[in-house]
Formats: sequence, C-alpha cells, structure tokens
Amino acid sequence: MEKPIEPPATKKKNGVILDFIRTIIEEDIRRGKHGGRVHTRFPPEPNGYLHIGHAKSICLNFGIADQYNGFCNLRFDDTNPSKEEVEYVESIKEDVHWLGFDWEKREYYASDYFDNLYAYAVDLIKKGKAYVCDLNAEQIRDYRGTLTEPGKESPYRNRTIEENLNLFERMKTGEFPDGSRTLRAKIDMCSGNLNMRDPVIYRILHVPHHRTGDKWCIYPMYDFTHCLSDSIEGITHSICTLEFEDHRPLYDWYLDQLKVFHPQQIEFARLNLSYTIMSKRKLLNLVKEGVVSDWDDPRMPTIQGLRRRGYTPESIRDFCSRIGLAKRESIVDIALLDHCLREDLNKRAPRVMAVLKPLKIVITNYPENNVEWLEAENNPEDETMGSRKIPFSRVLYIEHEDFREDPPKKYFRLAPGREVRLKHAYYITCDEVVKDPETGRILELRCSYDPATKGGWSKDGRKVKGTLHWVSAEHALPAEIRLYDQLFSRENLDDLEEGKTHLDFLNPNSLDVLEDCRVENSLAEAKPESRFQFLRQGYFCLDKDSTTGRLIFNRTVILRDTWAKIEQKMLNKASQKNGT
RNA sequence: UGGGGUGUAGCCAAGCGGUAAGGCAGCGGACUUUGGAUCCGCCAUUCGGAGGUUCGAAUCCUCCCACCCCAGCCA
Repeated sequence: MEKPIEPPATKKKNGVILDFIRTIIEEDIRRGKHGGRVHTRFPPEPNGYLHIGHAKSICLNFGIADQYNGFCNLRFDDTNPSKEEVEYVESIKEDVHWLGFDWEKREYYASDYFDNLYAYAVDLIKKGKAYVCDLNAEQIRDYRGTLTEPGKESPYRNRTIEENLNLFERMKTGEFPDGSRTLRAKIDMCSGNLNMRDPVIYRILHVPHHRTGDKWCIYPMYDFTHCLSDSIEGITHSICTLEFEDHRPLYDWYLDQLKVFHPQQIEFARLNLSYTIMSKRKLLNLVKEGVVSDWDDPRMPTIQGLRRRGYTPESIRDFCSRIGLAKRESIVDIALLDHCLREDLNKRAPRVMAVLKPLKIVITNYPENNVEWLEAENNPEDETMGSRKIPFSRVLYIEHEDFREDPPKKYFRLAPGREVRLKHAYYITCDEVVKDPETGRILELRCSYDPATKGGWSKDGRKVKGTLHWVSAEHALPAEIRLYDQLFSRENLDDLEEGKTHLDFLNPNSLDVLEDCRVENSLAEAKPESRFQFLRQGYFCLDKDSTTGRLIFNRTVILRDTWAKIEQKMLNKASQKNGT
C-alpha cells in the first residue's frame, strides 16, 4: 500500500497559490492515482450543532470536490448512539445547505455499514488479527502501559480463531453485559503509538440507535469505522484534523489487513478564532447554563448563531478561503470574519436610516403638517438597486450621540449654533436646546432648516462637515434593536491562568437591548433574515422574533468608526496628562 | 524520559538553494451627501536558536530550544 507522503511544497496554478492539500491532490491527479478521480467527504458526528470551524472543513471538502470535478459525500459518523440524536442530523443538513453546498443523493451514515463492518471484523478474526478480550475498561487501561512504558499483552490475546468467532457472535446476540468484553485488534502492545496497542474494534452497548433501533448491541469504534466507511464509499482523500495524525497508522493498518480500497488520510489544523470558543462541549454548556439563549443565539459561533446574527453564507465562504490551510495551529483574528462580512454587505445591503437612541428635533421654520417625500438612493455602491422615497416633516429624530452641547475638537456633528446636513434632506442649524428644568436632561432641539438646500446640496458652495441620519417622528416605526458584541473579553481562551476558565472572561456587554428605537417606514415589510445597512452605524438583520407590530433587529457588525478612534485617542492623551 | 506534529510581522499565510508574495489589523494621506466605501502610500535587512555546507541558505546538514497532540470500551 502507498505510504503517506510528506506534504510537498505548495505550488502555483494559474497564479493561484495551492494549499498543501490541493498540491497533493493535483500531484495524485497528475500521476493518475485512482484514475484521476477526486472524492471527499464531510463526516460530522451528529452530537451537536455545526460551528464556524466545521464551515472550514465543509468549504474544504465540498470546495475540492467542486474544483476537481469530483464528489463530496455527507456522512454522519453515528457509531455512538449514547451521544447522538436526529435533532442534530437535521440541523447539520440544514446548515450545510445554507452555507451553499449540496451533497445531492450522497447522504450516508456510518450506521448504514454496520453489517459490512461486522463482516470485516469477522474477517479480521479469521485472519488472526483480532480477538475477543475479557478485560474490563480499567484493566485494559492498566495493560496499555503509559506514554513512556510499553504495555502488556492481554491474557486473552491468543484465543483460537474458533473461540473468537464464537464469542464475537455471542457479543452480537446480546449475551453479555455492557463493558464485559471487547473485540480488539492484535497489533503491538509495545508500539510507541498508543493507538496501535491492540485498539478496541467493537464494544458492547445495549443502547438503541437513532437509525438502527435495537438491532445492534455492539457498536464499532471510530478508527475501524471511519477508514472502512471511506473505503466503501470510494473516498480518495480523507481530510481530517491534526489530532488524528497519530491514528493514521491504524487507519492504514485496517485497510491493509483487509486488503480493501485504500483512501489517503490527510490532516490539517482546525480553525481557532480570537474571542471565541469552538469546543462542542463548552458550547453545549453555554446553552445548558443559560449563558446564551440557545444554539442559535447570535453570539454563538455556530452556523445557526452566525446566520441569526446576520452573517451571509457568502461571507463565511470567503472567510474560509482567506484563512489559509496549513498544519500549524493558529488563532485567526475575528476581525477578518467581520471584514469579509462588511465587504459582502457593503456591495449588497440596502441602506436605510434608523435612530437607535432618538433625540427629538423640531424644525421651527418648517410648515406644520407638511410632508415632503425625498429621494434616497438604496445603495451608493450599486445604482441598479434604485432609490426610495422617505418622508421629511417638522418633527424628526436624530441620534442622541450626534449632538453635543459642548463639542470636543474634531467633532463635526450637531452642536448649538452649528449647521449640519440631514442625509438626503436639508441643512439644519441648531438654535436652541430645550432641557428638563429639574434634571437638566436634553428634551429636544429647536432647529431651522435652509429651504435652499433641498436634497442636501447648497448652491453657494457652503460646506458642512457633518451628515446625520434621521427619521420623521410621525412616520417612523418603533423597533427593538439588539446590539451584540463578542461573548468573551479574552482574545485567547485556550491559554488561561491556573484555575481560570473561559467563563471567567464573559463579556458583560455582549448584549445590549435597545427597546425604543425608530426606523424608517420602508422597513415595515422587511422579512426575517433580511439585512440592511443602518446608515453610519452598521449592518443589521431582521430577527425571527419580529412580528408585524414589533420589528426586532440584530446588529451584525458595526461600520468602521473613525470618529470613535479619534475620540479614544484624545481620551488616552488626556488621561496620560493626568497621569492616570 | 516513548510516539506523532509545528515554529516566517500584532494575526493568518506564501516561499522549497538566487537574495522575504498576499490578506487582516495598524499608521499616514487623497476623496467623500455614510467620520462608511474607494484610492494611494508606509508597515520582516530577516525566517525559533547556534553551528556547518555553498559564490549564495527561510530553503540543505548537525545539534539545541519552544509549543501542540496521544495513555476513552468518545469522535
């Protein structure tokens, strides 16, 4: 059988740099291996929801199949019925489709092969390469030895083939209790690779399976199942993550002993993201403990969470193509994902105006009861998206943040006596600040507009530095807006101080719900999952909790905010002067 | 101290003996009816370290160092 080859150098093809896996594949095609055929598989275990790390693997496997005119199977690795559920297989299928990939008719389950696998095991016994072992779990561990000491051979290792066949058959028929016996491969108890010290092939588990019901009470282990499932399906390149590197000799051993079609296992480094955890177990725990609302909480790195948050499948695929592929472990900056999303939505998302924290302004020289419908472009990046009419009237709301009574340097929004532009509308000047005499809170602004600046232009060439978004008080729709931020405040959650866990670094501000927002009336007909750019603020997505009477938006990501940076720098400078 | 891997910028990542691609982040500047977008510049004399081979080394050799994975009847 062919030995796994060292990852060869990356090569360029048509100027595009190939990663090490595609380089191997191109070399295999060139040499005519498997007749030039390329067949991959995405093999999730249905014991949890898919996350962005899985997206990397999905894009890789389906992407390669597509690129080399091959196929990619969806195969559920369902050999442990005590952890797996149909709920998960349904969500996985939905997520893969949503990401934009199609396995067509090739939906397989490892459990489909239970009969084949049993026959292969019998074959191994007949070849004298497997035996039934009566050691219990604890004893097997003792016999296995340690990392630095060799193991000891099981006293049951040299049973006759007939006895093994008989015992294995009786394991299958349910004669023995859970954990009482196993079928083991007879390899090498002295191997430096623990996986080769007579690994378990089958264990007894009197547990019903979500697909095979109670047909089986023995279930095959991963190593035995995976290589043979790959072989049965004619997989050419079996791509998995780094921790399986040690398993490759076993993967190869089973296939060599059984003399069956031999795919090649290739390992790559899984995705890690800054400020994010990717462990299924920890993610499940966040849901169970109520730290987040569910698997699709918009702060979760699950596909469903990202989807609800407003990420597009296109942006996730772009991200996966940009993070690279290698064998070194790394933590990708979450800023790259946000960049991909902004790049996508900048071109595609319609622009609308929404005021998150409304400040009422009255245009004192604008006629009462008058309404003008002004032209507003839907996307300056794409003319074909057209325009819409937005209502302007005497009473408006602007963003509270866009007014300062005592503006700092470089602040060029509204302030007493200052003139700014209302986007698509008029120039206005702030004439008066009305405050609550008791609390001093600003209640409203009295402004005047320049009728000669309709549309936001001035013939006299007068410049205004600030342009604000706004909504007409009478026409605007009330909305709830959920502002999301990273769930964790720590960049690297895998390298924590003694005694700390990721839960010690939860970001207390990961969710801020604004109940009293105002959005422009064109949003009345918006459909859940539709995405918008709220001008000057960020990208938002209509949440599924929305009802006709109550719009709810999730903030996906903010726009780049140069002013926030400038202000932060000024604050830093000031605090340095104060010696704090 | 056994076996298997990996070290190139703040974060990813090319490079495979001919003199350090690209992206993200950051920093300048232009432009702007989004402080958005766009554009233009800057950002590794050095590749974990030390020796060696060579006219020439991130690339080859030797030794060393650091980090990750493996002792489930999980996947």
